[in-house]
Amino acid sequence: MPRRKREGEPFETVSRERVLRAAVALVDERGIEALTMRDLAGRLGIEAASLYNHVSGKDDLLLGMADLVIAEIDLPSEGMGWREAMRRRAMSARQLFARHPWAAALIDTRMQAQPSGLAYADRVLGTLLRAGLSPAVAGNAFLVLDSYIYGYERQRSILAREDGGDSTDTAQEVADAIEPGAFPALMQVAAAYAEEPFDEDAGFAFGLDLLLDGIERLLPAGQPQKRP
Amino acid sequence: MPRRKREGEPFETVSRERVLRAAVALVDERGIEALTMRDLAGRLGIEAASLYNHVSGKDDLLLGMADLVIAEIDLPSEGMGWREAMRRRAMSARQLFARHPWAAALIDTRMQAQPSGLAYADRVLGTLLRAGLSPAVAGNAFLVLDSYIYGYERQRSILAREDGGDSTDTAQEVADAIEPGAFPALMQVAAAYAEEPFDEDAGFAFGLDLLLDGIERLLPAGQPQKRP
DNA sequence: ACCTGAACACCGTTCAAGT
DNA sequence: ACCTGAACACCGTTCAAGT
Repeated sequence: MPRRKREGEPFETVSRERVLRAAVALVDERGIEALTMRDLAGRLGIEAASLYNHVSGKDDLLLGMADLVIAEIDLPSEGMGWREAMRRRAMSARQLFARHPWAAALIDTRMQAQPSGLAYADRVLGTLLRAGLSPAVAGNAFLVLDSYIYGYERQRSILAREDGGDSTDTAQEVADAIEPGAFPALMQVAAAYAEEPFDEDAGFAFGLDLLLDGIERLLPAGQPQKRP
Repeated sequence: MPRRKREGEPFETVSRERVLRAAVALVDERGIEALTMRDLAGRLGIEAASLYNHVSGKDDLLLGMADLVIAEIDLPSEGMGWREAMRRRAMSARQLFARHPWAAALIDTRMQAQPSGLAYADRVLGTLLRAGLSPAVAGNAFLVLDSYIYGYERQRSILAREDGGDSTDTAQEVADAIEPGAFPALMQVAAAYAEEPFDEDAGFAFGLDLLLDGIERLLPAGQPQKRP
């Protein structure tokens, strides 16, 4: 039987790239737990078994998806100052997480030796080396920055809501759920955020700038970088 | 048929607590992907279906496991200075990850309104409030610190090895795998770490102290805290 | 080279039936 | 109240057979 063609879609031959893109679209729409080989195959108009012509298994699929979205993060260009470059890629990563809420969890367990991930690491490290850091210190700075960038997203997403409510609603729910007097400090903080919403961007920038300040102090003297 | 009693084990009635402890032991030994309801039940001498008398499902099981290991993290005591308290809990968390390598991934997706998680948040926030931070700032500091602590573990574990090799082996493998000239900065950093191993503890402390320094600067004047 | 159909060895979960 | 046995609706993956 010939492949079923889905209406409106121009015919395209199935390829690894197209499998990965379909998987990303599926997970964007229905969440990571809805990703099954059968459903993914259905989207491509083939059977589940046929996917194994393009990916070696589900693990390879997830690896490929992680690498595909890493390519969406803006990489530092050569002309940019290192601090501006690091800030930009952090913001670009956060925009990526807004488009693909599942990406942070996938990337930081599966950033392995895939093409885009290697390019990402090379460009970030290159920027830090050119700024004057030693290779070992550049590696440490990279690890520390990415720990914070991906870690913040994961912590933030615990507090985020699936419904349309904002952070004041979450805070109010927490405050309501605590029996009076049990967790006074938590209650006090929840009450504060129920009144004035938590600014996620400012909260992120606070920690990021602290780390960037510290990295800047490691630079050899005579290479001052102005802060924005 | 009566419950089969495993040899050497004293008879204990199955309870939620015992289910959770058995799950932690199973995952410690065989990894998170080896956790199935059937195998877990087998360890307890019961059938898989019986687990549903103690947990509402696999999701509840994972939630309970996360909460159980959170309880292992040392909490700040009242007498301690805030900075020492934050440093201690960070180190305690890292020791937890050494005992339970799967814990970081579980905790930072599942720290929800469970008893130990609430107590953890309350004690950390209480310490920061007593140090003089406003509730909103204390919440932000908590989020930033935990982003880094859990994020670092996840990044670190990507680079870690399952076999007995150390970080110089990983670095050498990366260096060998890159085709010459393709990723010069990455190659340079890998070469540096192949020669001198990456110090994970010092690398962690670097970022942590930067964040603590920044939080300290937010404190009202006249409450100086000495650095260790 | 790529796809299908059917199967295999698993999963989590439900539920009537037992004690 | 807690457990069993059996079933259900799924999974990822394999493989001979087709084109």
